[in-house]
Amino acid sequence: MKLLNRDVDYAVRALVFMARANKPMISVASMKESVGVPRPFLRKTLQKLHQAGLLHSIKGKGGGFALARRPEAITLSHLMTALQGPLKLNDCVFRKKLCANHDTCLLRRRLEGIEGRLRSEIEGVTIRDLV
Amino acid sequence: MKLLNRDVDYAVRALVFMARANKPMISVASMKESVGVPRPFLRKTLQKLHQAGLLHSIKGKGGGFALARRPEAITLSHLMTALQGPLKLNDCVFRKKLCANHDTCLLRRRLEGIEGRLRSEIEGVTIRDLV
DNA sequence: CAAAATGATACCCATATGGTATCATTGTGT
DNA sequence: ACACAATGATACCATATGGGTATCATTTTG
Ligand code: FES
Ligand code: FES
Repeated sequence: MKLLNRDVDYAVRALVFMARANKPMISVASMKESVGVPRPFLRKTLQKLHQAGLLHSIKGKGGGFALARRPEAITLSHLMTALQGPLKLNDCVFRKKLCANHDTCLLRRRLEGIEGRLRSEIEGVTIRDLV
Repeated sequence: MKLLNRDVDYAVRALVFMARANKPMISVASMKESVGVPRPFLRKTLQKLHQAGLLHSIKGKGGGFALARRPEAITLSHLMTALQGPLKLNDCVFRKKLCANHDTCLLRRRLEGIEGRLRSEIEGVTIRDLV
């Protein structure tokens, strides 16, 4: 079981790099060595983060990406939501056909509790913490 | 992201059923309706739990499976370990090539903390709780 | 010996994941 | 005006994983 997929892992490294760099704008080309990710893949990843509002982007020569918020305002949860969808520990809610006892299911309740606490944990990890 | 795969989900239902039934031995055939799982699949799942020492099995006519421990001594963690491998939130440790800064990686440390707490949560959920 | 059950494998299909390639668009500098 | 350097948007591909089926061997009961 993986909490973070590769996209998120790479994104963390890239954003930490950006937070450290302290330059207004960083191109993918200039981070790829430090981050150690294939360039086109990293680009696609950062584009998603741009769509999610976590990054600014500027096209054209001299362009690149920049953090859209301060590092302490970008959490692991943000990245995960943007890159791998919302946190859902149990998918039983998705298959109601299989699950007649959805309302009374004790397992579901336990998992919801666990999920809530996990969520607050990942909301507590910021890019700032990782710099 | 899924905490539980289908195997574990099904296994929980089956074991809860067995704990409720309070009979010494239950065949797959006699649980499949209540559990709502394709028979051959459920069989394979329970075989794995047998290999993991969580169930007893008796072959031959009149045979079947039985809980090898009291319901309060079977945790969600046991099932997950047996059916989907040990809990590992981050797979970065597996790819050391990509990860030069393994020792100092702050993300890894944060995830280890989260993973430990998550582990104790799933160790706290027993079949007894779900009956 | 037949029937009913598990043990052990091998296989299969659909989907998800990780990654690449391509072309369009936008901005900079000469 | 033009070349170039960057992102935007898609389409594509290869492999791994997950979920499930099929088959045959083995054991036990009656
Ligand atoms: S079995 Fe579906 S919610 Fe529990
Ligand atoms: S980047 Fe590999 S352990 Fe953190």
